[in-house]
Parts: sequence; structure tokens; C-alpha cells
Amino acid sequence: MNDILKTQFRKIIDITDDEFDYILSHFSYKKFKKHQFLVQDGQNVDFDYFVLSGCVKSYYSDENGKIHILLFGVQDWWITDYEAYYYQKKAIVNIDCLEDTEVLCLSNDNREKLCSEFHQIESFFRKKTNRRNVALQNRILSLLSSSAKERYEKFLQEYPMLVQKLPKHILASYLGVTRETLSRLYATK
Amino acid sequence: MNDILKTQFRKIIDITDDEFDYILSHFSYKKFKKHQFLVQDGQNVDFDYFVLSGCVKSYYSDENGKIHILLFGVQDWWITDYEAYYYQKKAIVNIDCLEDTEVLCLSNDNREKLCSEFHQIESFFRKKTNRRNVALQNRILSLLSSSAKERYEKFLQEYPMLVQKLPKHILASYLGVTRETLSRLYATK
DNA sequence: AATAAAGTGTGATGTACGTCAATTTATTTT
DNA sequence: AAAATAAATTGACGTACATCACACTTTATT
Repeated sequence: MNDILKTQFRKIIDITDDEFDYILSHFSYKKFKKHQFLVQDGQNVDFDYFVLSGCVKSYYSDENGKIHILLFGVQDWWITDYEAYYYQKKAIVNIDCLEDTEVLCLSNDNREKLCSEFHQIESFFRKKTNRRNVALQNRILSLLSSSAKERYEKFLQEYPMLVQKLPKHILASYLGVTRETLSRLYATK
Repeated sequence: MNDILKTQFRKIIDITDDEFDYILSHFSYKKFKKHQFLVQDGQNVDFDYFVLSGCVKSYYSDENGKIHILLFGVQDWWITDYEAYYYQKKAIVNIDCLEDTEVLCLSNDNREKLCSEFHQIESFFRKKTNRRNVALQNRILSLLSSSAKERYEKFLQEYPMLVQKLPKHILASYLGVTRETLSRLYATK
């Protein structure tokens, strides 16, 4: 199971098995049940989570109680409230499980410790964050320039497996439309 | 003028003047006139740009020729088409000058060279990218959960100096509305 | 200074998408 | 298997914002 993480590291940097084991010793393993929270609005955020199995969603609850999905986390993805995690603030998002989920948890202190001990690890996180950046930018682009329908079709193309497993109203919220609108989108198609 | 960059580095990491001079030797200085392009759609992206003075905009032109502003770059900001820059792709955005602009240019090769030579520099870029990440995420949140008016008011609050100098139709495009709508927003207020 | 070009504001009208409400269909829970 | 809960669909209607058209003003260009 931990091979998932090792494999991800090795896509970006070279590390020996021993080095990986040392790195891994800085993570803790946790198992969550569907509906449990990894991160809760208003609380401290102790960890960045690397998803081993299952599926979580990160969402923001606005003043009207409306929910806006920021991200999903599935196998091989990292997820947390980064602003709260990096800068020791209170979380503004919630992250909870759409199904039973296993994760590896990395505290910010351990992250910094690893980064300062291993130049390679720092390089790994830098490059990972670079990628996330590009993905976020593209999401902004698509929110600015595409209609709900276009965004839906793009998502369908990019993450067909996710569309399968996600409740539609959750997907709708990620796309930035209501569930009613999403329902009408694929009715029309 | 180069102190702007030095100061930015020293907000995040410790470096000596000599180290900084060595780092700086990996940048090239360029001056652009209003309306000149730093990055053009379809072309290679050779540099990440650190803005010393002036103002640039990064935008995407959609199939209908409509323009969507991704980011502005003013003093102390880094800007480029990161997907193209990091991964040697063709640019999908344009970056041009809203006024005469001076920049320091860093090639991806030099960036990687510096990162591998100085652990500290790698740390600098990692932490910078972390911040950008948080900013991008918040923009997504605001596009998902706020009305045009709320976004306008937030921008006004956050970047009052930018609102001054930006043409309104450009600001409108950043906010994700038409210039007509923006015009009506502050008429109503 | 004259002419062109770019930027801004305002009205009339259109449309994508939201809201509310009722019904149907799945999925959990006991 | 029954009861409870959550998810998805459909219709009627509302609204935030877009589009188009035109007038006006400010900023470039010769």
C-alpha cells in the first residue's frame, strides 16, 4: 500500500528504499469511515493527507449554508486546507469522506524537517506544488471562460472514473452549478 | 532596483550579498514598452518574469476572441505561463504590458540550476509556490461562491492601487464579468 | 490641432442558470 | 423487508448577468 507513495516520489526524484523508509516514518497512517472529517472548518489543520484508498471532498460552506466543492481527493492525491496547514490558521474548508478512506498524514513540522534534511524531498514538494499550481490555474480558466455544459463535458473526459462514483449533486457543486442544472445538462445532451 | 528581488528573497530565506549577486547573475534584465508582449500564445516560454516596475496582464483568448484575465503582474510579483514554462509546452496565454515595464528574467534551466546548487533557493521557490497555490485556491473559491459585486468589492479592498490604474474593461474581465456589468455594479452601489 | 482609436456609460432585450416545490427513485439503517 | 434518509428528476418561474446598439469621453497618433 505504501508503494503508492514510494512510486509517486520516484516519478519525480531518486531515493533509495532506506531513504524512503526513513521518510515514511514521518507519516502516520489513518483510516476514516464514510462521512468522517479529516479537516473541519474553524479548527487547526495538523496534516497534509496523502490518499491511499477511498475518496474525500474538500468544500467551503458559505454564509447561506451553500456548499462549494474545491477539490476531490482520491488515490495518489494530496489534500488538505493548505492555507491553514502552511500558516497555522484555522481551516476555512471542510474535508470529509465520500467513502471509507485510508490516508498517510504528514505534519507541517515533519514536512519542513524532511525538506531541510533532504534536498531531494524539498525538490519533490516544490515540483508537486508546481503541478498543483498549473491545475488550479486551469480550473480558474475554465470557470472564467466555459459554460456549465463545457465544464461538465471536460470533467467527464478528464475524470470518467470519478464521474462514476460521485453523487451528482456533489459533482454539480464542483462544477459551480446547482444539481438541477446539472441534471438538465445531460438530459439535453 | 535589484533590491526589490533581494528583499523578497530575504523575507523567506537567509542569503549573503555575495550569494545574492551570484543568483542575480542568472537573471537577465529586460525593459518592455506598453503593449509589448512578454509571452505569446502558441510560442515557447523562455522565462519566468519578476516585475521590477510597471504592470502586465496575463490573459486567455477563447475561441470567440473573448479575453479572460488570469493575473496581473506588478512590482514584486512573478508572472509567466507556468504550464508552458515548467513543461516546455507552447503558451496558451498572452502576457502583455499595460504600461512600460521592467523585469528580471529567469530561464527554467537557470531556475533548476540554482535550485540544485542552493538548497535555500529551492526552499524559496517551494514556499513561493505554496503561497501562489493558496491565492489561486482562494480565487477559485470566490468564483464559485461570490457574485460579481462581491468579487468587485473584495478586489477593491485588496488591491485599491490596482483598481486605480487598470482600465475598467480589463478589471471586468479579471472579475469574470462584462465591462457593462461592471459599470452597472458601481453605479448601483 | 485634427483625426483616429480606445475606453466608458446607459438603455432595451435575451438567456443561462438559480430557486422553490413536488414527485420519483435509490441507498442506508434498523 | 420496512422505514427512514438521501439523491435525482421535472416543471414553473425568477434573476444576475450577457449581448447588442449607440452616445459620449478620454487618450493616442499624424
